[in-house]
Amino acid sequence: MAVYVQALEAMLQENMNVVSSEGLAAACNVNSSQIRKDLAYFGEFGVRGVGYYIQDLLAAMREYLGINREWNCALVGVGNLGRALLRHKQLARKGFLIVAAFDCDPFKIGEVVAGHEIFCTRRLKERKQDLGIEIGMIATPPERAQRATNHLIEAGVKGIINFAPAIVHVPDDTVIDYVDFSQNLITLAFQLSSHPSS
Amino acid sequence: MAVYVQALEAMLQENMNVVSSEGLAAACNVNSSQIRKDLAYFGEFGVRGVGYYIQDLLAAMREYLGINREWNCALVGVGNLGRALLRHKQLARKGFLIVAAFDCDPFKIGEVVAGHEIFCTRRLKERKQDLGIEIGMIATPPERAQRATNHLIEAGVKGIINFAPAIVHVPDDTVIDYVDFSQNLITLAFQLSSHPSS
DNA sequence: ATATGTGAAAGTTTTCACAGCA
DNA sequence: TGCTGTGAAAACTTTCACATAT
Repeated sequence: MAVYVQALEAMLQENMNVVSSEGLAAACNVNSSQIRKDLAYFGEFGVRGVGYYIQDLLAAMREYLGINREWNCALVGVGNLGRALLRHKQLARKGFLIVAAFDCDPFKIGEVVAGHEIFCTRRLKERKQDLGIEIGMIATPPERAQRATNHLIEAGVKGIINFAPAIVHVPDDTVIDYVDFSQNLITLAFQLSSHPSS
Repeated sequence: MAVYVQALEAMLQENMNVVSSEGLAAACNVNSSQIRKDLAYFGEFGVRGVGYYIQDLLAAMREYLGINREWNCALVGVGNLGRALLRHKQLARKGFLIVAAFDCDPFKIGEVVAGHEIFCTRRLKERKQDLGIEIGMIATPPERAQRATNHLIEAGVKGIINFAPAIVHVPDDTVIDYVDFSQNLITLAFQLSSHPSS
């Protein structure tokens, strides 16, 4: 679903107005009836004989997905990946603002990266209140991922995205999502090994 | 499937020897018969009444997934994310070695990052031969992702992992895989918006 | 004419339940 | 007794095909 938003944004940038399910399907490499099913799910948005008005469709999808507003995020773990996230303009442009950075390394605490002072992870709770943090991003080494998660949970953060290659456990009322490069590379390696030609 | 490898590696680190489908299921947050089905797929590896021997299982899975060897990778796009990837030790530890870095910005060409000289993207083809590159990693801005892809394809790279938030098109004999942070954040935002409690 | 919305068919994945082996 | 391997059932997803609207 989020893929559609991406494709539609690209189309809008190229001054397109209307798109057919077939057109969007080609851009996303999926089947056209898939698209129609998905889009029909939140109201009859298409115009028969014409297609979908990109502007309206995007607005409806953004609302549906909960990205018609900004989300305040806290970064835990300011290594190379954490720094890359802090400097990543794409995230801010999409409404995901990193408003605080934390690390447990005493040498890093107090350092300023991309305009953000790094705080001790213990101060998460106090700063969560002040800054209205809703999402936590974990970019620690894998062995510290669970501890970072616990700090976030204790602070009352209900949504966590984990960039560390480790499975972490959270209570039922907390949402956890994973981004794991090595995982994706393994998938790729598998595909390359198994189907060498064709 | 790659998740199991991760969980099993963590267990091995904690000096475990044997694991039951139930135990692995708990660690991965999945159903136990799922695990049995998946593991049974490549031979009868479990011992009834006992469980699975982690060492043997890992070896079998690594072979099956094609990660019982090293893969040479080329990075295209040396921005913040690219730098983070170059310095990411986890990837090398898992056998994914970045052996060359490319960028089309004349100011970056010749610079050395984490022991790697940055080359002009045009020289991809020539260096692919020398270094035995099998996987391309795209970490350019989204609008340059397709061009980077084309360079890789022209050089004969058959496996690509795209970190840029853009859909790219490749011929049928080339495998493409996506890693998109904003996509994951959107998913998270959606889950947080729709199920605020429970 | 053209392209959506949708029921019904086909395909895939997940879960259950239990026979069979250590 | 304890845990795997697996057929059969249930749940879910994808695709097709066509009636329906502009």
